[in-house]
Amino acid sequence: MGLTKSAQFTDAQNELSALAKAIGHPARIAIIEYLLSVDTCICGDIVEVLPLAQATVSQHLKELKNAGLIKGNIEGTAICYCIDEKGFERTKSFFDYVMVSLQNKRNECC
Amino acid sequence: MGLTKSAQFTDAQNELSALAKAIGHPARIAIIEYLLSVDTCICGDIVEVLPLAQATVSQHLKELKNAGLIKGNIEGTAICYCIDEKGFERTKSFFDYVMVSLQNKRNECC
DNA sequence: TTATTATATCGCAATATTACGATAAATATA
DNA sequence: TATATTTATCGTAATATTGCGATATAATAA
Repeated sequence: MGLTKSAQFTDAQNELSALAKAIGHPARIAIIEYLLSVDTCICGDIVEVLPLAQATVSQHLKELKNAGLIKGNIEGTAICYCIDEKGFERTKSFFDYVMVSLQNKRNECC
Repeated sequence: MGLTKSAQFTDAQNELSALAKAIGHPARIAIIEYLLSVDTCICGDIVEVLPLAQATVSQHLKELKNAGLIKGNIEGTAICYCIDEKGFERTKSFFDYVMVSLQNKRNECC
C-alpha cells in the first residue's frame, strides 16, 4: 500500500500537512535560515553553503517553492529565491491556534 | 541513495525538521486537532474518527509521541493521549523567529 | 556563432513512509 | 481460570523521498 489517503481528510488538513512536510527536512530548514540571513540570494550561494550536490539542492528548492514557502525571480542566468511570507503565516497561525486551544483548556489529563 | 545526511546539519536543524516531519501528515494533523477538541482521549476514540485501520493509527500515535508532540498515560486497558505543549512551543518559536526576521528585513528581493 | 555559466530535469539506486491484516501483550470481566 | 477488550508490534507490499551523476535548458559573454 503506502499511499496516503489524502481524499479522506479535509483540505485544511492536507494543506497544513503539506507545509509541515516541506519544512520537515534539515536541508530545507537550512535553506530557509540562509534566506533569512541574506538580503537576496541565488541558487549557487545555497549550493556552496549546503553539504549537498547541486541537483539535490535544486530539488529541495523546488519542493519549498511548490509548498509556497519560497518564491523565485529570474535574474539573468541566475534565479533569485526568497521567503514567501504567506506560506509561513499560514503555518504559524496553526501553532497559534494550538497554543490558544491549550491555554483555554488547562489539560489535566497527562 | 536516499539516506538523509543528518550528520551534516546542526542539531537544531535536525530537531526542528523532525518536529515538522511528524506534523507533516494529514492523519497526524487530525489526531492533534482531535486531542485539542476533547478533554481526554484513548486510542479507540481516535480510531473511530479517522479513516484508517487501528494498526495505522497506533503507528501515527507512536510517531507523534517520539517527536514529543503528544504524551500518553496508561489507564487500565486504555491509554490516554494528550498534547505535549513543549514540542509545540519549540516549533512555534521557529515560526515566531521567521516572522520577526522577515519584519526586520523588509525583503525587496522578489 | 560558440563557449561559458547557472539552474533544472532525468534516471537510477537506496532508504523511508504508509497502510493493513494478523498476532502479541496486557488488563479487565465473567 | 477463561474470555473479552484494547493497544502495540510484526511482516509485508506499495508508494515516496533522498541523493547524485549525467544531461538538458536558458541566458550571458567572447
